[in-house]
Amino acid sequence: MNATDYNKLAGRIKLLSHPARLRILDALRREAECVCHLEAFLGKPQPYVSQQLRLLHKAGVIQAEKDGLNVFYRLVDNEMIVWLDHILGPIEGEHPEMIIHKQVVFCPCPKCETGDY
Amino acid sequence: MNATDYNKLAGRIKLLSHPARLRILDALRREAECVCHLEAFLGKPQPYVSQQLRLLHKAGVIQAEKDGLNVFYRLVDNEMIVWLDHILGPIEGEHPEMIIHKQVVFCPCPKCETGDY
DNA sequence: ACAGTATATGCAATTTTTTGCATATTGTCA
DNA sequence: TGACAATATGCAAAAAATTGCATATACTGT
Repeated sequence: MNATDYNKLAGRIKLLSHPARLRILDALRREAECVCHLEAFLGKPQPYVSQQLRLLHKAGVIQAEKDGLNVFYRLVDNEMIVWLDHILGPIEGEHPEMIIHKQVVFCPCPKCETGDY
Repeated sequence: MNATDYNKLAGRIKLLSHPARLRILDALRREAECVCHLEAFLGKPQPYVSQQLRLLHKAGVIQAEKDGLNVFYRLVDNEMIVWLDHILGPIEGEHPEMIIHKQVVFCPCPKCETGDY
């Protein structure tokens, strides 16, 4: 590993080093989520959430899929998925924050409409 | 995991998200190093190196051991060691930068004097 | 005690991140 | 088409991290 490699690695690690982004990634490694859900359980304004998503998207870590008015983001970076497994522990069952969310939020995104939440 | 947990975790990850600190930790996970060696292969001024070390020390990730004029730093955070294993890959053989360093630096720290380097 | 060496500390300047918010864009439905 | 809803974008203010450097401290050998 030369100096450039360390720079690149550190840059990727920086994506994880922010509470909001870490929470987003923790949610996304379970399944794709739309902005409205992330907004709901982060408790942050929508432009704020979209900006963190933009960061992750520009780095190629997540991918956007449009479905009508909603945009679903999916975690597509395998290395990052492995890192998250080791840092946050493996995924077990449903995301706790999503369970809370289930009781509180009911938006007209496809997931909510089909009764997934 | 609640919001506070994510904050703490992100804070710890932030320690890794800087090229100089990442390089320092990569070196320290092999064996304890004194500041003069870290300074040599980072190619950064000594106060700069000491400051990054202070950050890591305050977070409890590394420990200082004095030996005469020198201070040897040791990586003592097990979780961090595991993270580094997954992010940087497992340790194999000698640190490449230390081999270069072997040819270039010969300081009067105990390691150099005993011919370890 | 003095000179020299390794490391630490403190602080200001700079740069980067984070945050907040107004507004733009895009798609839906009536 | 017009009103509305979900998301994106741009930009400035605030906060935090990084960097550089002068100087302090601690230890050694003479």
